[in-house]
Amino acid sequence: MEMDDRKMKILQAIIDDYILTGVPVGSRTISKKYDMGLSSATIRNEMSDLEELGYLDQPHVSAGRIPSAKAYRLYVDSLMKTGRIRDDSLETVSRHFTGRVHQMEDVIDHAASVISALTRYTAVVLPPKGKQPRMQTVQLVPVSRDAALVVIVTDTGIVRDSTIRLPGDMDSDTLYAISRALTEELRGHTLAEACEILPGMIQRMRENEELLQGLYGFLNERKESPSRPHVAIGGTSNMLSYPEYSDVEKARTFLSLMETRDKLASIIAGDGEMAFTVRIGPETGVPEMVDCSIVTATYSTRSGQQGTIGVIGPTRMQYSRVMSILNIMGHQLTDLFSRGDETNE
Amino acid sequence: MEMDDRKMKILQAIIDDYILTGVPVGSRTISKKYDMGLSSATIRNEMSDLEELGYLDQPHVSAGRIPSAKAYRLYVDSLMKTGRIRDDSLETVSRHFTGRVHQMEDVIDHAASVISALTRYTAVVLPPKGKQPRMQTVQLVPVSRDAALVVIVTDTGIVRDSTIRLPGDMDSDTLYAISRALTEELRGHTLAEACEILPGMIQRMRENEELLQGLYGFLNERKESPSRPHVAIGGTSNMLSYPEYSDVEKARTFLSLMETRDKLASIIAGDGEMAFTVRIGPETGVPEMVDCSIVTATYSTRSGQQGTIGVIGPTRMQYSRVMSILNIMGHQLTDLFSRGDETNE
DNA sequence: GGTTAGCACTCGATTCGCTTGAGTGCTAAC
DNA sequence: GTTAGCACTCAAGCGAATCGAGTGCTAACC
Repeated sequence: MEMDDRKMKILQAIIDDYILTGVPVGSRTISKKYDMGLSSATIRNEMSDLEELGYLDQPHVSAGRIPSAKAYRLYVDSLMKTGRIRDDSLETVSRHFTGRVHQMEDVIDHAASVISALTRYTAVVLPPKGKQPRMQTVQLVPVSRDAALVVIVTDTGIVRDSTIRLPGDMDSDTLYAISRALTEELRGHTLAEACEILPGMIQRMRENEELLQGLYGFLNERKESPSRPHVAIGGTSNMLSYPEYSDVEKARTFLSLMETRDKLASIIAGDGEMAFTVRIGPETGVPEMVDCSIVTATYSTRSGQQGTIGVIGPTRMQYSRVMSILNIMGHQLTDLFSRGDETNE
Repeated sequence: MEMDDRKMKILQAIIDDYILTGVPVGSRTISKKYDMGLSSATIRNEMSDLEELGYLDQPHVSAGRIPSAKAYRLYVDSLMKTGRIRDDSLETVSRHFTGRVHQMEDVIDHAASVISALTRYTAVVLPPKGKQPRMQTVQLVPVSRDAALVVIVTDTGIVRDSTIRLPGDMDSDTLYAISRALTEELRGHTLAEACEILPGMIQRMRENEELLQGLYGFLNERKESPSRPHVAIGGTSNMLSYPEYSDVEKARTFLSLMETRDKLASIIAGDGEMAFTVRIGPETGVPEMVDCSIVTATYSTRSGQQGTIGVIGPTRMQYSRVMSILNIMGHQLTDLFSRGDETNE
């Protein structure tokens, strides 16, 4: 036995209905609400076939059927109608992002809350992540008598600044001179490379050994990951509106997962290159999320870094809606980040 | 009728028990578990009195009594035994903060998660907030051909940096010269004052008008609040472990509240000066939190800024435990921030 | 007078059985 | 191949019965 056109149509109707209502759908519902010109009995036979094929599950014998992960997969792959999103939603998105220039963190926080508000699911936004950034400018800014701020500008943005200790009294001109020398020497290199170059400089500039040592330590500490990325999350509470999470225990494990941002980031980030990803239930690879689906899209900045936006919702998700929202938002962010220069973090 | 010593002891036992179990406590429980040398009948009489005095509520006639907000107030004010916290918890706290230097945001994120892990409630940490910071150094760091990073160091830390557009090609020496002039002129002034001084400078330095205009816009935008403070939250999912929140709808409103960080910050921040605050139920002034309590403590940095750490939990909270944890954590943070120079953010 | 044993009473929670109704699977007729 | 019809299943909803924790009151006791 295999899929034919009619089975397809019936399956689609079942999925549509289930996504809408969240309750198992029966044969009568399909034959009445979606006029197929078939009686419930016929639908019943087809549903029985669809179950055998693995597209439908039956919670118990006298309930309707619910779509399986396999069904959703088929749905997003081929039979989903990619609905045009209503204009007002779209307007909301762009209205929120035109206007004044933003900080990176504000932008992604905001993006997360807009996405979650529009989709009514949980949204996650990861900041742009580049390859090894290359240094462009190094500057030491005096903060107090004995401390200076290290500001490193790279081609992908600034490395999170932090203070280092200054050996003795050093006026701002001296610091500037050292900054120039450092910039000269380190420009175009990655942080890791800088860590190899610095010892040589320390040899040559004995008089500033202490300062440079401090800088070396600073670089060494963050050469691996320029800074722990700021993960923006929005609408975690939305999940509680869905009957799937009326079980408190389930809700709790979900929320705990949302709290461990590192783990969350790695789940969302996925394998990377795909512009659009839909992972359904078990496909997420996360045991806690067997009845969740994750949809992600990417955006990029002028300097070619890629960021990820994602939505987490129940497997019974309004995939087409979510995908079009993510699509719009992805473009919006890409626009925003290529327009201005807000690649700093 | 008024409170006597015995009533006090009974009330304390009731509160202790209720905090522990979360179920209404009956007279028999008290007379058996807490050996008062009194029969349940006597306790019953006393409980009846306590109810009349407004310290106890009775959910329904055949259930035990639960402490009222008034009772908790009395409890934290006078009859709570400030338990020594177990050593391992304390160790956990300090272990997490010794070691390498941290970024401000990392520290407060971390503090929130440690507090929530120790208390099993929801923790909120607000970054240090000073009065009007005074500028110390202004420096423009070239980022690209047509953009520069503005770094403003104030007596309380750095103002969140951001880029402004550069008019034409400007080399780093020119930028440095301008930076020096700006520093000269603006040192010691608040951001708001700077906004009044700048127009004059623009008059005098016509050749850099465009750049200075950009800077002016930059300052103007953040003179009110140097930057939207980063609020760290931990353990929101902990709340779901308490029967108080087994009602999904309740949980949802609580979580939504936790998501609006601005509102949350203003709730936690409170009136400010008190080193220790305990607000019980209605005292929080937030309708959504009538059955929550908020305990806050403060910490301070070397430059005298004050930050707030807080715990939100059910009114039936382990107040003494929470207070001692906040106390320790407050000291820990104060130590950390006065030891190093991590007043930048 | 304070304390306590005893008892009737209340009322939420639990259990049990019954009914209802949505939905299925099968069969026989079209 | 489609459909009407029917027996069957089973979760959910409902109400009565039961249970038990806990109270308030009274009368006896120290």
